[in-house]
Amino acid sequence: MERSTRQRHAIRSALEAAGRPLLPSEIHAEAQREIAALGLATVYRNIKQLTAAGDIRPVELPGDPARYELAVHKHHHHFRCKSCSRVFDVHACPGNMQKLAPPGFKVDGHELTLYGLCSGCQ
Amino acid sequence: MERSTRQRHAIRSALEAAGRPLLPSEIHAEAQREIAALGLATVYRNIKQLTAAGDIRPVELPGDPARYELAVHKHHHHFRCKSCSRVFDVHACPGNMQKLAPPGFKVDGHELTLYGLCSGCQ
DNA sequence: ATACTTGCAAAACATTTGCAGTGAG
DNA sequence: CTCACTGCAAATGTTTTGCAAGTAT
Repeated sequence: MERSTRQRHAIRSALEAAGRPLLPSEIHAEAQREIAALGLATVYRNIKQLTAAGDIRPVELPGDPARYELAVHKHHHHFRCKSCSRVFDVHACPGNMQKLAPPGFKVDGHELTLYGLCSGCQ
Repeated sequence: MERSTRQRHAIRSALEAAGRPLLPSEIHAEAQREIAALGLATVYRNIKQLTAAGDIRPVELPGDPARYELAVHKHHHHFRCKSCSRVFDVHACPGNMQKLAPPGFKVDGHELTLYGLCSGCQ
């Protein structure tokens, strides 16, 4: 069973306060302002548990370690601006991808990232 | 200046023979069939150099370490088997993505990854 | 010869796990 | 009272780096 601990609350609060994807080390630093003795291993364990529970979601940018954010949105994709490097949510989805796979392959999920210029960088 | 060594040749050959993105450890194992004493550090050093030279390209999938493939291939996507974790090239492409982006955004590239079961793992 | 390369081992990182003690239900 | 949770340290797993020896040009 899942318990409600001070540590877990501090970690969730850190993500809520940030409003942007945070690195595990950033979550750790932020949550330590609430609980000084908080261990980094506990942050990782909670990230894993919260992710499994669907409360938070990993945001993986090529080259960097995974960041985490609250799972506020439903299925969506990402648009990364080549100029400002910011990542935006794209709520459209091309739909079924089965026809793209080689014969004999079964598709049951997909991930799409668009690259280009955002409206502010045109 | 860039030299042509046996090691570099073996590494490039491994990627040519595979025809799919390989992990550094897979490149190492394959290239060792040609040069038994090949060190893993040498594989990493060559990957870095070949990437900088534009000969190979990294394929970064969420959750696991970067794979590498020859940069010769034209535009394509990837399929990752949830069972055996291998990654395959998908030469089909859904095409124009502009309509998915928010108004005011200009799309000039995209990356797509499919997840599911490969023919061997059904 | 020169200086880029290599193999090995150790280092640098990010993440996970073992364990004994702690605390929520 | 129980057993999930925690902190700490040690263990993993991946990629990088220091160094002395090797080798392509």
